[in-house]
Amino acid sequence: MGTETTAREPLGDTTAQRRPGRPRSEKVEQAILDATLEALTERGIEGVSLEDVAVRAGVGKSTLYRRWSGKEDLLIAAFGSLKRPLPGPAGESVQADLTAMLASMAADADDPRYACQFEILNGESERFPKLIDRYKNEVAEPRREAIRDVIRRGMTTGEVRPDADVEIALLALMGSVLSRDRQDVRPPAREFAERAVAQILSGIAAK
Amino acid sequence: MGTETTAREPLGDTTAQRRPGRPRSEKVEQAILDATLEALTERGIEGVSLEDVAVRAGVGKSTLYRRWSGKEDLLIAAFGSLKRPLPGPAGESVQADLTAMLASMAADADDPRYACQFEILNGESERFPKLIDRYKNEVAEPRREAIRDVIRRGMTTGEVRPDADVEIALLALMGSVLSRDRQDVRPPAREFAERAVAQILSGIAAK
DNA sequence: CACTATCGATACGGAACCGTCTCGTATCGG
DNA sequence: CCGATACGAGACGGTTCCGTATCGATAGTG
Repeated sequence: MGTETTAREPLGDTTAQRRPGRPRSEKVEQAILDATLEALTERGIEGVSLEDVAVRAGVGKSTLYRRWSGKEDLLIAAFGSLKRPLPGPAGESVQADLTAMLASMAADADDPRYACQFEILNGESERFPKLIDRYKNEVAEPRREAIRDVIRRGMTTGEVRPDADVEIALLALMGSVLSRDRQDVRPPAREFAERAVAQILSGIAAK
Repeated sequence: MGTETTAREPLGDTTAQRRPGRPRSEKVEQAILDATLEALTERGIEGVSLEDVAVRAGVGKSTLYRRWSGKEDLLIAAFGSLKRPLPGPAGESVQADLTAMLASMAADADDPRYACQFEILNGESERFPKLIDRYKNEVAEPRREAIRDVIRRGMTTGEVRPDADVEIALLALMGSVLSRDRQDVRPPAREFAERAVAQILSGIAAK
C-alpha cells in the first residue's frame, strides 16, 4: 500500500546500516522504470502489463513485486523518476521569460515520453486518482505557478496591464502548448513559443 | 471490417424493401450506443468491455455482434452517434461570435460525455488511429475551422489586426477551454468565455 | 399458420494479465 | 566457505474479456 513493499527502511539506526545478503541492483531498478515509461508511452496506462515490463527490462516478475506492490505503485514510481528540471526562473523581461518557459514546455512535448504524461494522465484521470493527484501536485502545479509568478511580476514592473486576468493568461499560454501538441503538424518549439507569447501579450484586436 | 457486419444494404432496389423476419429494434440500437458512451465516460476506451455494455443496455452480447464487428466498430459508431450541433455561424461582432462559440465548447466540456472525448481520444491516440482520425475529421476540425473563419472575417472587417497569426489565436482560444477542463475548479462556461475572448483580443501587455 | 430474423440469456474455448510461488543461480558480508 | 538476500525464469490458479455458438421466445411478413 505504501511506495515500497518489503523492508527497506534504515531500521532506526543512524548510518545506513548494511543489510545482509545480496544488495539490490540500481541498474535493475532503473531498467525497470525505463521499461515502464517505454511501455507507458506506446501502450497507455491500461496497456501496461507487468509481464511485458519485466521482459522489456530483462527482469523476472518477482523482481518487480519485490520492489513495488503492484501496477499502480510501479506507475507512480515511474512517473516520479521522470524528474523534469523546472525551467529556470530567469529574470529578464516578461516576454523573454515566458517565451523561454513556453519553449521549454513545447520542447518537452515533442519528446513522446513527456508528451504522453499530459495526454494519458488526463485521459484516464478518473480511474487513477492517486497517480493523477501526485502528478498534478509535483509536476503540473509548480510549472503553472512559475508562469503565474512571471505574469504577476510583470504587473509590478508595468510590463503587464494591472487588470489582466492571470488565470486566463495562464490558460491561454499553457493551452496553446497543449493544443499544439495535438496538431498534426507542429511548428518548432522555439518559434512557436515566441509567436504565441508575443501575440498573447499584444492581443489580436486592431488597436 | 465495415461499419456493419451482416446484410443491411437495400440490396440494390429502389424502395427500402422489407427484409423477411423480425426487424431490428431501433430502441435496442440506441440503448447500446448510450450504454457504450456511458461506459466510455467512466472507464475509458480500454476499460469498455462489450460484456459490460450488453448488461448496461439490457441486451444480449449476440445483439452487439449482430450489428458491429467488434469493439472498435462499436466505439466508432458510439462517437459518431454523439453528433454535436456545431455552434451557429452567427454574424455579429468577432468578439460576440468567439464568445458564443467558446461558451458552447466550455459548456460541452462540462458534460462528462463530451469532456471524455477530448481527453480519452488524446490519451489513447496511438492505439486507435482509425477512431482518432475519424473524430478529428468529423468533429474537431470543423469546429476549429469555424473559429478560424470568424478570425479571418475579423481581419476583413478591421476588427482583427491584419498581421495576427490565426493559428496561434486558435490555439490560445481552444487551449484555454481544454485547459480549463483540466482545472480543479472551473469558472462558469459563459463567464469564462467572455473573459478569455476579451483578453485574447486585447492582450495582456500594458498599452 | 409457416417462415424468418431478432431478441435476451448463457455456455464455451481461448487469450491476456495479475499476483504468488518455486526453482536454480549469483553476489554480498563475515 | 556459509548464510542471507537478489536475481532471471517460469509454472500456477484466478480473473476478465473476447468472439462464437446455441437456446427458446418473440415479432414481423405472406
